[in-house]
Amino acid sequence: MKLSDKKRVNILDAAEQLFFENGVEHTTMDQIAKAAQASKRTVYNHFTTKDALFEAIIIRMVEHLNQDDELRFSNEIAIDIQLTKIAQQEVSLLNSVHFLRIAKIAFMQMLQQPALAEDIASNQFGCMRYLESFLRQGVANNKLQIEDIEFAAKQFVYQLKSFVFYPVLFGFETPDSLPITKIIEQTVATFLSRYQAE
Amino acid sequence: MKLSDKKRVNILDAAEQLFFENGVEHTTMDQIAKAAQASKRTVYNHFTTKDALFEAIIIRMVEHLNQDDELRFSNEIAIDIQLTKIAQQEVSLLNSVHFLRIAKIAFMQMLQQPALAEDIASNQFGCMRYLESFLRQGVANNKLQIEDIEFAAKQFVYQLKSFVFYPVLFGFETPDSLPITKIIEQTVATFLSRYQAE
DNA sequence: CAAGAAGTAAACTATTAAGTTTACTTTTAA
DNA sequence: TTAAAAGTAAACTTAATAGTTTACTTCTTG
Repeated sequence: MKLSDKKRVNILDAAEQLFFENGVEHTTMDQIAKAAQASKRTVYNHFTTKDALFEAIIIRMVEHLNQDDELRFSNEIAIDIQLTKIAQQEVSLLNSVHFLRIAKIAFMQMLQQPALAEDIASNQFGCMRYLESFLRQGVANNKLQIEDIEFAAKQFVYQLKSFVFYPVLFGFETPDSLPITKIIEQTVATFLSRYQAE
Repeated sequence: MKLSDKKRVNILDAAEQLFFENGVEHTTMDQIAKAAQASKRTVYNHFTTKDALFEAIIIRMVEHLNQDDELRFSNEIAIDIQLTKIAQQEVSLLNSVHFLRIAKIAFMQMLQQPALAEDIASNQFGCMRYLESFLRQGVANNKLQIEDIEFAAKQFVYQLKSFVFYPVLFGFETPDSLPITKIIEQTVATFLSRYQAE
């Protein structure tokens, strides 16, 4: 790997860490240069402005988000098992260091500049990419009884987010402190008591 | 009302508006003075630092939050009616301009300085003040069947927040664009299908 | 109504941080 | 192996903005 590429990675790593810890506004380009073991001029050779650096970080983070495989509905496996599996994957995404970092950095900027919001919100992450079609198949196969599939999908994901994501994002909880198993169990149970076909 | 008091109010109003629109960091004391029709010196006579002004705004906002009356469990009224009433009050709090403003301003700071978080999080707002004891009475009166009351209360409130609060806070939705009635209906229905006593 | 409390505009200071320049050294690739 | 691409440290410019000072005016209250 060329020195130039190494420096680039160092700069991105250092900036990601510092932006996450202190916020974009409270991180100086001098700090980034120092933490990256690069000169300030090198930082500016790679990224013409602080904004460009911020953008590059968000892009890299989104790329690095390991999107778990889409789970396909199966008529052979009990619906609660399948929903539990989806919930587990979702929670592991929501609680990953990577996702929390993107979220914190992005939300900070978003709250100040709503223009950024749409950009980030339009991306579909995690199980929301496929949950609606999963549920549709559950209904088609008489395992579920749902009138408004879009709404039901939101209920499911929002319930997980409310318990495992926002409290950590805002610093009220740490990922370790959460009763993950119980949260998943109860989310699935609540969802099914409402939507399981008789 | 004395001129001095008027100026104080003007300054708080102007700062609240500007902090909300642009964030605390992107609001200058000169802007605040101008918007408040006061001299900068007057601003500093009332509030010794920008931080002190910020704090005063948060305190005033919290005071102004009209906390609806605590709803007491009644064995005479159907449980779904009672939960709907609670949900309605909660949604009107979560969607009030006042609450959204506090939330946006406070969360912005919170995401940057987790120390602030505890302070704000420790306050119990809305129906969370009494929902657990409400549910406990529902259980005692055989209207509800709940094992973990604390958890169930969170499920109820989180579901409302997920639909009516976070999307507005982050700018994905406006309060008017939400199908409030449906959200309340469905939240209550889901909660009861899980927890209503047979 | 007079003293002092509080208001005003505007210039000033000090600090912070983004981005540039300079003079020089190290990597890299034809 | 050598030219150019990229690195370096450190001093510099520029702009923004928190907070102060000054010289003066207007409220307010005993």
